[in-house]
Formats: sequence, C-alpha cells, structure tokens
Amino acid sequence: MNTTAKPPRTIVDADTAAARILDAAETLFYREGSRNVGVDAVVREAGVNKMSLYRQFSSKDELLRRYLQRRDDRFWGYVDASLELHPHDAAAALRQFFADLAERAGNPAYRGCPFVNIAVEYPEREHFARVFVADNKRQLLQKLTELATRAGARDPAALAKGLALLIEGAYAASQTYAPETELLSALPATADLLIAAAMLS
Amino acid sequence: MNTTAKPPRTIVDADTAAARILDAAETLFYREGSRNVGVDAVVREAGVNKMSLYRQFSSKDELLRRYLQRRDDRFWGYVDASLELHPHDAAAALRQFFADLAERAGNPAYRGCPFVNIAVEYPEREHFARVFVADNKRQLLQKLTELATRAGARDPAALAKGLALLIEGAYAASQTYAPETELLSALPATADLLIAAAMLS
DNA sequence: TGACGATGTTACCGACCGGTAACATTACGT
DNA sequence: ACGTAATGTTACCGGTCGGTAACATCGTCA
Repeated sequence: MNTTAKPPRTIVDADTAAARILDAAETLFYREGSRNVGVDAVVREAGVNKMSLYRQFSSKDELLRRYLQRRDDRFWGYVDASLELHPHDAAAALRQFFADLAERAGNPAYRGCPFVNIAVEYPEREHFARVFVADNKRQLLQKLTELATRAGARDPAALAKGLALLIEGAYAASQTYAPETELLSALPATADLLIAAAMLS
Repeated sequence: MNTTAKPPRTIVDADTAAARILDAAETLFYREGSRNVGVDAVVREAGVNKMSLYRQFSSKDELLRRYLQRRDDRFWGYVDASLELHPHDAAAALRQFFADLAERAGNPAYRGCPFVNIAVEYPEREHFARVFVADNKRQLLQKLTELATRAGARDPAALAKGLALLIEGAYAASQTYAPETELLSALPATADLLIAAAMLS
C-alpha cells in the first residue's frame, strides 16, 4: 500500500508565491542566519517549489537584499512607534525607545539585531549586505543626534554616540549573556543616566 | 616540462602540527567565522596535511573547543593587562580597560568579539559553543561587579551591568558602524561618565 | 476545443563540506 | 641494517550547497 501518498499539487500565482517566500526567508534568515539557511529550506518553509523562487528572484543574494530591506522597514517602524508617543519631548522619546528596546530584546525568540548578525556573517566590509548595514547604522546615529539636539544636550553628537553604543550593546548582550544575568534590565536606567547627564548645564 | 613541481614533502612532529593547526584555526575562525571556514582551509593555512588534523583533533568541533579556550585565555590576558596598571584604584582600572578596549576595537583588523560572533553563528542556545560564551560573559560581569564594588559604587551591580552593555556595544559597533562614524571614540568618555555617576553619594 | 503561458515536479550539475581508508614515505630505536 | 611507528599523500565517501534544464500539468482565453 502507498503510505506516502503525494500531496495534491497546489498552485499559487507568482505574487503570493513571492510573498510567501519573503515571509519564509525573513523568518529563517533571522532565526538561523542567512548563510546557514539554504534555498531548499526557504522553499520548504514557504510551501512552494524551488523553481518558484528562482522565477521570482534572480538569486539567493537578491532574496537577501529583499530581506534586508524588509528588516530595515520593520526597524524604522519600531523607532517611529516609540518616538510618536512623545512628539514634543525629545528626551522622553529617547527614553521611550530604550524602554521598548529592552522589552523587545528580552523576548526569548529575539535573536539579536539582524544587521549585527549580517555583519558577523559576512567578513568583507565591502559586501553589499555589510554596506546596507552600515547605511542603516549611519541613519540611526543621525536620528539619535537629531533627537539629542532637540532634547537640548550640551554635546548632542557625544550623547548620540553613547546611546548608539548602548543600543548595540543591548543587541549583542541579548545573545551572549544568559537570560539569568538580566543584563537588559539595566538598559533603560543606564540610558536615562546618559541622557540626564548630557543635560546638565 | 614540469612547471608544477610538487613541493618537497616536509614532515613535522605531532606537537608542532597541532600548534600550527591551532594557530591557523585561531586566525581563520576569527577572521572568517568558524562556520564559514572549512577544515581544508585550516590545514592549507597551517601548511600541514588534513590527516594531521584528524590525528590530533577528533573533529572540527573539538578544534572549535580549543579555539574558544584560546580566545578565552587571550581575553583574560587583555583584562589583566589593563587592570594591573592600577592595582590599588579600581575606578582607574575600569577606565583603563575601556581605553584599551577602544584602542583594540579600533584596529582595522579587528573583527569584533569572538564570542559575540560565535553567538551569532550558532542559533541554538544549548550548543556547547554558546554555553562557553555565556560562561565567559558571566565571569566578565562578575569581574566588573567586583571592580565596581572596590571602586565604591553605590549600586555595584547596576554599574557593572551598564558597563557590560557598553562593552558589548563596542564589540558590535566596531563591525556594524562604518569607521568614519568614529563611534568608538565616544567609548572611554561614556564609560567614565557611568563610573563617575555611580560614585555620587 | 485547442493552444498558449504560467506553474509544479523531477532530476541533475559542479562545488564544497566533514571525515576516513589505504597506502607511500620517512625517522628512529635496536 | 632492519623493522616499526609516525607521518604524508591520494582518493574517496555521503551529504549539502546554489542553481538549472526538461518536462508534466494546470488555468485561461479565443
């Protein structure tokens, strides 16, 4: 008897196939690492055929590009969501961002900053994915500097850099330190301290 | 004519072969990532035969174990070198560590914290390499807490956690931010600020 | 109905991966 | 001088990688 009956041939149009593939890539690339995940795993997760991937995306590298863009969009969504809570108080907006970041990074499913992970995965600084990461971080530093200025910091650039270091630290620590150390619990207070110190005349 | 003459068969004893293999692994695993480097690349770099590797190390995983131990020793060497400069001034010792860290992380050949990189490379928290990393970080936090206590901080655990976040941030930022942003230049001053603020009565 | 374009399926390619067996060669103790 | 143990060399294993060709099947529209 045939216990391994073939699943019915399901047919999806190109657009939904591309969407499912991107969803699968976002999940797997983030959770396992883009270099650790093969295209076969992506199509399996997406429930589509391998040829459907290569008819929608020219290569795995292009899929990686689309993944990075999605992560970028998602990241700025997080930032905006935090900042919008305090549209007229830049210092409060900064504090809000760190509180929300500590919340996110404490989630057990959190796997660190996707851009930090990319930087680790690809050794060459000139790799297109690394360049994408550097752009994202540059924009983040610019946003932090702008907020520090609006908050009235004496040295906005210095405050922004200090906060940027803290942010990267939260990303990395979420993966390196065991959860029991509760390192992230110190994140909001430390950020508050830096912000407050930057305001003193 | 034979333009591709075989290199002479050089023969090295087991101990020096093992040492050369470990040196090669340390270089390559750190620079390219342990998962991105194959055993063939290691033996090529070491200038030994592949069988010499598998006669000295039971598997690539054991080579990874030895690599981690080497990196751990090297790391605590860095720490001790900084702290020994101020044996009777814990606050100064902490500041010294951050100054030295900023120096190291600013080197163009720097490829971030080897333990952070391991945490990115291996998704499962239970993987032996991840456990090793968590142990290293736990010991670092303990050392920081001890120093914060000796320095007279009001809340040593809080200061230690803040400094630990900054350290992880420096590691990650060295790879994610473009060198032009000079984010690391803000590291010593930010650490000094946290240390000073923790002393206020 | 029939034809055409889009999709699914299978099989395959060359390259690399970690790891090993079999054998050639060398160094060294007796 | 000879035998033995350690080392070097070659070839290979099964598995996975990114990517593709060939063909079967489907939906759609004339």
